[in-house]
Amino acid sequence: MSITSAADAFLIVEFVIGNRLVPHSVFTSLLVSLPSVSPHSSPRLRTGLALRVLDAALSDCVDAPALLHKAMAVLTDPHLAPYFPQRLFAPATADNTPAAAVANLKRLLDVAWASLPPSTLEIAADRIAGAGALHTWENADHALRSKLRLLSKLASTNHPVMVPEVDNAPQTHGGNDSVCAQENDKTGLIKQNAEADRSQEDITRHQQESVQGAPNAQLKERLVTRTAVRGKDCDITEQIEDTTPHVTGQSAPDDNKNHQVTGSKRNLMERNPTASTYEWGDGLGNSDAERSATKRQLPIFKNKTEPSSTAAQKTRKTWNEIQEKTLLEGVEKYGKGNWKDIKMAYPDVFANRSTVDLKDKFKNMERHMCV
DNA sequence: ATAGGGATACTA
DNA sequence: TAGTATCCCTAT
Repeated sequence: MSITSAADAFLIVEFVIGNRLVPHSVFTSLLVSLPSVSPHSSPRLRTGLALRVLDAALSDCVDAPALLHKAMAVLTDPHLAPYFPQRLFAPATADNTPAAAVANLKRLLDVAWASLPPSTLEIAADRIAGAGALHTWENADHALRSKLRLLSKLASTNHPVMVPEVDNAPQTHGGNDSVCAQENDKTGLIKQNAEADRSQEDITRHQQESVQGAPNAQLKERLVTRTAVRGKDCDITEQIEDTTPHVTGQSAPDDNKNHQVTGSKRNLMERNPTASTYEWGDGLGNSDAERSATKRQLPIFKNKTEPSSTAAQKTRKTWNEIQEKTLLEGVEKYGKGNWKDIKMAYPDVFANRSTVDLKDKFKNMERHMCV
């Protein structure tokens, strides 16, 4: 498969950087095989990069004093220090030996990894097939629901769309089925984003569990390293190479055993016996007999003609200065017309803006620039 | 996915 | 009410 889009590269890198079991050397190989991704485009990228470098430093030596020395060098690196969570700079414990300090640092590093925000891909997946699926369905228009149905069918070819069992999950449409959705129904993407934010902890936990439960054999697959060297100033590849020249060619750090959680974890691709399947059907011809015990019907689609939803949709979202400057920066970097790349490069800034919004706004800004 | 143009919300 | 910003639809 050929990856040429900067937006795709961003999604891949932003996802993989949070997978602690992917060796740092493999990660850097992946970076050079993809279009460059700016580390400034995502807090997850920045923090993930810093944590990876520290992880590599802590797995590189044998004796505690040397280990501590290397770790401190990474923590005080001006390129990386701003991106480390504050908890990593916690004061030493009463037992001030290097071994204790290293152990304490590793513990704090574990917490920092666990606190890494979910990736854009994971948030999107959660909205489609995870805990946010019901909310997504409730707020989707007809076109989006058609796409979701298609996604559901594709996914169910081999792996049914799975969502966790929820006590108050709707069993039927009508009645109190969408109480939760109605309570949250201030409508719109902003609301969805807030929902995603609230579920970040759960997603992060899920991510860590899946990472730590993944089979090592798959993760040790080596990627083909490209020899080409990029020249971009703020390229994430360059930052990694600058800060960790010693990690090239390393295999997976053995100290991962320090971070293993107890108990067996299920692979993401395995079926969860406690999960049930929600079907995005049209509510026609789905008798109870046709549905298995583990399948549930999502709320039926209703044409949203209520004045409230229409009014919310018509509420204009004024562009702020940050968004405008970021848009100009994006056009300068990715070129006019590459709205998808620009949006994906600045997911935080343009979270509530569509690619069409970017296009329209730039068209409007161009008018001012011409005057 | 993107461009173009019309519709609509908002402001002075 | 005209001008502008933003939204939305349609064609490519």
